[in-house]
Amino acid sequence: MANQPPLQFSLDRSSPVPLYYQLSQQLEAAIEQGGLAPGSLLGNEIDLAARLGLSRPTVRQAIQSLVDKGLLIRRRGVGTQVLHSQVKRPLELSSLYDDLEAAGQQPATRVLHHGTEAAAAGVAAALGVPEGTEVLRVERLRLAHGEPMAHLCNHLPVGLLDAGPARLEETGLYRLIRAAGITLHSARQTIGARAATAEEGERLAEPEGAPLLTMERTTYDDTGRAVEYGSHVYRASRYSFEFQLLVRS
Amino acid sequence: MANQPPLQFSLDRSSPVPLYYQLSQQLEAAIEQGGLAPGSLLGNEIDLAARLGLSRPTVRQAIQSLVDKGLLIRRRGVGTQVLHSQVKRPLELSSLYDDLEAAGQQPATRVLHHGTEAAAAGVAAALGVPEGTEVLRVERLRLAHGEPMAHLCNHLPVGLLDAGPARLEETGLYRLIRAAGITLHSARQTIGARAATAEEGERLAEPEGAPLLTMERTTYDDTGRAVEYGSHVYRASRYSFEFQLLVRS
DNA sequence: CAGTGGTCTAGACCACAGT
DNA sequence: CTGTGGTCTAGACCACTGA
Repeated sequence: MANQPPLQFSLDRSSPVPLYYQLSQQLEAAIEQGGLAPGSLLGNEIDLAARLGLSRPTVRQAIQSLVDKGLLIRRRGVGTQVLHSQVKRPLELSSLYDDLEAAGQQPATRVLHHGTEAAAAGVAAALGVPEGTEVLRVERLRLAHGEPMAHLCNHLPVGLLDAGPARLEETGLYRLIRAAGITLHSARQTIGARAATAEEGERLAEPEGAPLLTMERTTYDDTGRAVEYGSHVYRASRYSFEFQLLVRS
Repeated sequence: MANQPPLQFSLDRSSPVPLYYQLSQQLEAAIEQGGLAPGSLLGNEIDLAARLGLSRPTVRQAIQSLVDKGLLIRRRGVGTQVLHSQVKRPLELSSLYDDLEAAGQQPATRVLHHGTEAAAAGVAAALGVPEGTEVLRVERLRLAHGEPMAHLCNHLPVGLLDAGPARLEETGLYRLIRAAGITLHSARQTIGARAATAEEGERLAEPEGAPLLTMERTTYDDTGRAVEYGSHVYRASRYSFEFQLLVRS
């Protein structure tokens, strides 16, 4: 576990970007590009702060953010080590559209329904509104390479989105919600599986009884208000959920 | 958004428990028990620090830990607010055994296989060892109320666990791994679905072709070493994955 | 404008790991 | 024992929000 040759960091004090953030970004880049070998020690915080002309708390803040990301691990009496990294994404509030686009799958959307209706009991409970409240229901078929991938049914409070069906065919729902100035905060998800009904099979080009992945999700904004309730069905033969998670310590 | 009546906090400076942690625990308790109403402001950090006889950074550290948990939200120029809370668990590295036990489902385990063997290609890749390395394979059937719930196949490096089949029938694998002094750090998971084969149906008391939930997971310890690769199959009629997640900001 | 959180400093002492 | 990260202090200035 030898130490590394001292790396070069460039800090711009005139930049509006916080110093700790500049440092954490450069550290992260050094780790990902192999400039800092897995298992190697980072060098103690005091020296690092002195070398960079920063105070120790600022350096600690930079390091801590990478510890929270799972890239580094601190041990008292030992030092800060680069983790042998299998790390990728810590599980995001993913958008199927973005996932497919990132995978080069050429996503497309067909809007099957777009209109308001009175919320049924289950939807009302999920959105935290009284039963019978007017809500927007959107049903979409998501395709990749022209093949159906999933059937997406979403309920939203009315007035949240001013986008019509046309916008929904161009991009993902989450992008539209964010574009409406809403800050997403958290979500509650349930993932399960069931056999396809005849109608579902028809829509997704699967035989009746084929296994389907299901996801129900309620998303909340930073005021704690529910902004979306989704009930999605994926072809199990074409899709699975993949994610990384960190152990709470 | 009126302010709250000032709450009482008791800090013990002679305790080995850090002050920021004592404060964050008491804040969290106050939030969960309704002493701090959702949407209410917490009061500014300077005053809070003065009232508690703490420095501002210490108070900030306490507040920040709750922000990271999703319980609070800070807005510059506004203040720190209690989030309208639907929050529960932020998604843990869950153990099926613990989940069932917490739900009062009386979990039981039947060990179907327990022995070492040469790692096949897929297993070797997941564990990051050369193909053909000796690894421990454990196959278990998990039951709840005497009904089969899941079939669990796990591969581990030899020597990691000294527990025999008897211990594996008493508790979950993760508890045994932790009891062996290993600090779990992260995991990579894939959740999918497929139709049951005849053999799987037999084991899980489902008809052939019934939908099954599948999970593959590789777990890493805090040195980045893979400690376990699991390939699990759950009865979709009896089980689903439920979790909360926070949006990366 | 006043008030808030966001960032930063330059120290201090303590707890724990490894020698 | 020495060296590390863990905690804590008492200030400072800035950026943003809302009146």
